[in-house]
Amino acid sequence: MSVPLYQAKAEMFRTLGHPVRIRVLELLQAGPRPVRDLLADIDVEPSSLSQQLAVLRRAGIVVSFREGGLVMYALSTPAVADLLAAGRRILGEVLTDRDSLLAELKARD
Amino acid sequence: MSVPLYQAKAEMFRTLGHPVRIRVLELLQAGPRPVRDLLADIDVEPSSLSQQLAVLRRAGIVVSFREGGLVMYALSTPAVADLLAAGRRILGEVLTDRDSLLAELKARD
DNA sequence: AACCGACTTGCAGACTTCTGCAACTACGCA
DNA sequence: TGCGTAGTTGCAGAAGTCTGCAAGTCGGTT
Repeated sequence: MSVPLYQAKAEMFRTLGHPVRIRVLELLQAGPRPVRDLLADIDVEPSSLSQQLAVLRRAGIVVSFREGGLVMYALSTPAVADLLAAGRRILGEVLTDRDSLLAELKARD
Repeated sequence: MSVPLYQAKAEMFRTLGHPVRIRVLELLQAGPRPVRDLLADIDVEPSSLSQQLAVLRRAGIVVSFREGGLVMYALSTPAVADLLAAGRRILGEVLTDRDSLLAELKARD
């Protein structure tokens, strides 16, 4: 393989590593949405959203198509939702661990 | 929440977005390992590995402890393995889609 | 054909991340 | 106490990422 697998994996995770891109994916979990709707929900410059959508598109995580006068975006595979769910779970565990550590430290006075 | 949830998620994914960090996590899926072993498997400067381990540690994704004369690292939660598995699956689907697209393009001559 | 709304692209400046060298700390042992 | 192995930390230069303004493209409409 020209690009080692672990590098491809790293690139995929890095692709998800941006607040706007995460929000887009979360919104798209409910189904395809036009850019204008994403724009209404995300509070970011149109050009900036477009850049981030392009990053997701290049990575193959979302696909876009035209419908009526609008450009629609959709998750390229439902597996993306699983990834987000797994991320959510880890975040929950890590934050819980931190909180209990914090509580422990406080309890020690 | 002081830090919006989607930002915390983005940070977590970004933390995984580095080849060395991915390799470390994959090695740790098999159980705790001393730094020296990671170093033997990963081909990176010790200082650089240490930096990347620190990133993972700060994010709460791995934990470290001393055992004998060695510093050991371990996944902080087995859920990390699930996340890697989900990533692997998406990568598989995305690459397959690309390959079939590529094949299609070639078939068209 | 001219226009408009809906996006996308091209940048440049600001900012962040990565790498490797050098210096440093922490243990265990003679 | 003095050494050596095992890791970590401090940087600085190189490389990559992000943001928003300005300009451009693409389809519909009139």
